[in-house]
Amino acid sequence: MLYTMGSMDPARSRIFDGLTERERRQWLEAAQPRDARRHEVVASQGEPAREFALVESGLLKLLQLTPDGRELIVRFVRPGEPFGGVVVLEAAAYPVTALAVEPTRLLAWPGDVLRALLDRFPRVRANITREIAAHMTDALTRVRELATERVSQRLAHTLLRLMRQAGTPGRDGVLIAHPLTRQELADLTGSTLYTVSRTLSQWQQQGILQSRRRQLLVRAPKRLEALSRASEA
Amino acid sequence: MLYTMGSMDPARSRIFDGLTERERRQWLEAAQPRDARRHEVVASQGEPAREFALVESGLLKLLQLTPDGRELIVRFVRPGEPFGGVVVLEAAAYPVTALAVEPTRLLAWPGDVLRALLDRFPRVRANITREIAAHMTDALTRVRELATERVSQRLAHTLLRLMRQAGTPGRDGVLIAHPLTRQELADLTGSTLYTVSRTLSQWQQQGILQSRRRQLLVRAPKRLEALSRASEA
DNA sequence: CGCCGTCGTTGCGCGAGCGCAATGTTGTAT
DNA sequence: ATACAACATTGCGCTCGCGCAACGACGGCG
Repeated sequence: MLYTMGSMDPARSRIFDGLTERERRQWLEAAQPRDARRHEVVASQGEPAREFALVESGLLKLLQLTPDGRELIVRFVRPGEPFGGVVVLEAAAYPVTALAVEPTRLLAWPGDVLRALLDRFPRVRANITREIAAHMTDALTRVRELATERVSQRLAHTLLRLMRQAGTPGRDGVLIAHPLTRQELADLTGSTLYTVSRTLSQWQQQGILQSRRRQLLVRAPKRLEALSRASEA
Repeated sequence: MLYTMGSMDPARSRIFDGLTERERRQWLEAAQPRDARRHEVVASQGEPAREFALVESGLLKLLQLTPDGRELIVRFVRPGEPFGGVVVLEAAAYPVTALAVEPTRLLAWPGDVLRALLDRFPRVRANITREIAAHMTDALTRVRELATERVSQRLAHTLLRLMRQAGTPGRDGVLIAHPLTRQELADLTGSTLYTVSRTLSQWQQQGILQSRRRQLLVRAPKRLEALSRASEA
């Protein structure tokens, strides 16, 4: 089976909010297209950030890697979304490793090009700042969840987030059209594939959701929300 | 007993790196001094951010609060350090609650004043961005630690961070001159005061550190580092 | 000086969730 | 069509760390 996150006209990305069509074209012309194969590493945690990029089609996975090989998924980057914001402005190190989940087409701006463009288009700087603020809030929320919630609650929260970000509402529920293995859900919630599997099985029996291989259909979002609050399994 | 984090000439803050003395003075003159009492809430999670601030003296604690009353400490803000960076640029909501641990003197810039100043001093914008990048990296590191490490490892990491940030090296170890209760260490590591107390007792018996009430002396930083890597208690 | 509030320690029992192992299922390659 | 690889499920035992309870220690204040 073929999974695809589709593509998006990069000129429509939120980071270009407030720009005219001509201005958007200027940005796109300054960008270097880049294609990443499946499982290709696009950026490595700890390496100096040299470029800022936008996903045009495909899907990136941002990871925190542990010394002993475990990985934690920070977030996915979908078509139209930027990557490498803060970091390229300061030529600091990438805080994450970026991996292409499927064949992915990127638009990349080297650091100096980006800085020159941002001086001419302060609005884009503000848009990028907005993204960063959102990701910061998100990171802090996850820190809190990891520190204070049970696995089932964190899993519920994670599914709800995925629904919002990548959900397509259908007749009998919201479909999460996203190639997610149990292992990936575990890496998103800070758990193990066993516990995730058990929890999902339970929820399936209760009619809250239906899980095919690598696909999830949430039938009762409200019950999921309840589960994300209470600690009852 | 009186704890104090001392004070710092605000003009020496890292956010003014690259500015002349005159320029620094211009910033300070545009700021509104504000005094916060012990335990006073300086900013509330979820509220729209109206100002950017610098701690001149005292100490702030940034918290994520859970619906059921638990709290998680995001970080401390010491003299010379800024607070409210990302958020005020985008007039978004504070992602944390800020609480004065002790009587604290702040310098505050309202959002519009800040934006006007930043347009005249792009270097300060870059400096603030640098801070944000560091905090983002920090937040992601903590997410990873919470998801993959045992309590003892996280506690070791936390103590090492505190040593770097607020440690004063002495004859027989590094003193963490910071009013930290067991509960606060638990809120920093995502654990409980019981487990923290037990772990510290154990380390004290092993001669790794010495704990007085609300003060810690780390005698063997290297052994702490080893503990932060291995999962052995 | 003695009281009291805050903070710290430790014993004990219990439960969430980990992780191995064995087995089942589904899509893909030849 | 068949074989294989990747992914998913479930039983089972065990450990980490939680959380109550009881007690202890310290420091501030009248």
